[in-house]
Amino acid sequence: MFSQAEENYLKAIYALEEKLQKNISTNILASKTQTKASSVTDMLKKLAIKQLITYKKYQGVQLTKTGKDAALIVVRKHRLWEYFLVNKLNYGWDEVHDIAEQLEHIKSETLIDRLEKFLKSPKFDPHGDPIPDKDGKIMRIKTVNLLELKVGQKGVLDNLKDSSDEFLKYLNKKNLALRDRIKVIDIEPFDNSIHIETKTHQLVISKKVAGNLNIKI
Amino acid sequence: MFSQAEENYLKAIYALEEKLQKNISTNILASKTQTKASSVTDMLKKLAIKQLITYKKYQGVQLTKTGKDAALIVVRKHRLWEYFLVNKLNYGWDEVHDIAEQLEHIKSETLIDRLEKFLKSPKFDPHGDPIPDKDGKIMRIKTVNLLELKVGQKGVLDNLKDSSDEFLKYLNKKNLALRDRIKVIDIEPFDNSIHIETKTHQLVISKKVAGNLNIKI
DNA sequence: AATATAATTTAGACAAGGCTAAAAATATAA
DNA sequence: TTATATTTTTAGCCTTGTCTAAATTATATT
Repeated sequence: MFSQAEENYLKAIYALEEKLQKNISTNILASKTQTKASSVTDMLKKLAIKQLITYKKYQGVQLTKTGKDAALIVVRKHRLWEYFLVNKLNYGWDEVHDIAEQLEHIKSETLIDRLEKFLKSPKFDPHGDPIPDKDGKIMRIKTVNLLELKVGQKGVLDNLKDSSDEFLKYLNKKNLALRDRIKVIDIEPFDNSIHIETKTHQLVISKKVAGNLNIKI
Repeated sequence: MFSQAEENYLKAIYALEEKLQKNISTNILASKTQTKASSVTDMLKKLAIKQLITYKKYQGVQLTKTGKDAALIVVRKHRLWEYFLVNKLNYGWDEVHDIAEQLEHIKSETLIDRLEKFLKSPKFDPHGDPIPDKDGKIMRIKTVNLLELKVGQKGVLDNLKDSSDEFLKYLNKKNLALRDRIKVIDIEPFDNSIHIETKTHQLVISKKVAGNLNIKI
């Protein structure tokens, strides 16, 4: 079907569209895919020929329906494999990204649906991100950013805006995990740092950290 | 470490060495890897530079210790993934080869050992072939070819010489599986076909088929 | 509006891994 | 032991996906 490189570009474009809600520029895509802008341009031409994206020179790029479907399949595979790695092989949530990055490209008509069944059709991956179903449908949960909470408000840590290994390791160190119940104790107006409380402890997090935490109220 | 292509060549050379017990020729390797002889020659040069094989022009090729170790890791990964696919995802033994062929190239320091642990350290894959341990050690079981049995002798179907999908499908159709207890009822001198009996039924198999069945007495 | 800066694309190159066709080496046979 | 056939290697080319450097287009600034 598609090459690994193609799948990686599709996935990257999809992720950026979700985040930025606009046409994706060559440069941003280059930094996301760890390549150079010129390489991106080359690939965009190929993807455009295959009707996976809409691409007009200098205008940035957008997934077509076909392209989005293809991207969602890759996302589905990635997240199901992450779930497998964490819940069956006992990896930490900060260790699975690179391996899932490889596993997501395994080609098979049937593998991923069998894997899903084996895992009992989980709806969310270890970072709280929704796992698209067979048809690319995603279960969206309404959450608010921790920054939006007022003093005294409570909620449950549902998912992360940034799931980089570094950030995950930070959360590990601070003993914060998905599903933790969080209460805002105080907000420091000077630097917007937030004093929070969980079942087990209290801590102060920076504005930057809080901005990465999405809360289900 | 090694590229997929390199790993595939190493595995192919290993398999052929096991089977033929001599230097492996360019042509044989080409047919095993589904490439052309000229491509094989190119790759052999690269593998020789990396000290994975001993290669003298026109003389065929042999794995070095390092090369054999590398090949055994690939075999280990292939067989553990096959075991996973059959025993966890409920694939048939005739459906897993192509997928395992991809999974065996996933790169990770820790993945395969965790997978092994998860699977409870199986010693044999779904085709009865031994799974090398972490250090490349293989458990060898003494078996004899079904052709060597005399009328009246009994044994257990332990492994297959040819594990191609076609042959596996044949065995499925004839209701023959690993661990089946087999008794030789009669041998037809005219064409060397063999009349056998299992727990559940009797059947006649050709010389060619019998030659692919290894029996533990 | 003209110009400086930033973003993007083009042109040309490279590495990996494959191919075909031709040349060279080895093996087989008369 | 030549002659023929087979096997292997070499030479040169192709595709994919990447890169650098240069050229082009868009954007920002004065």
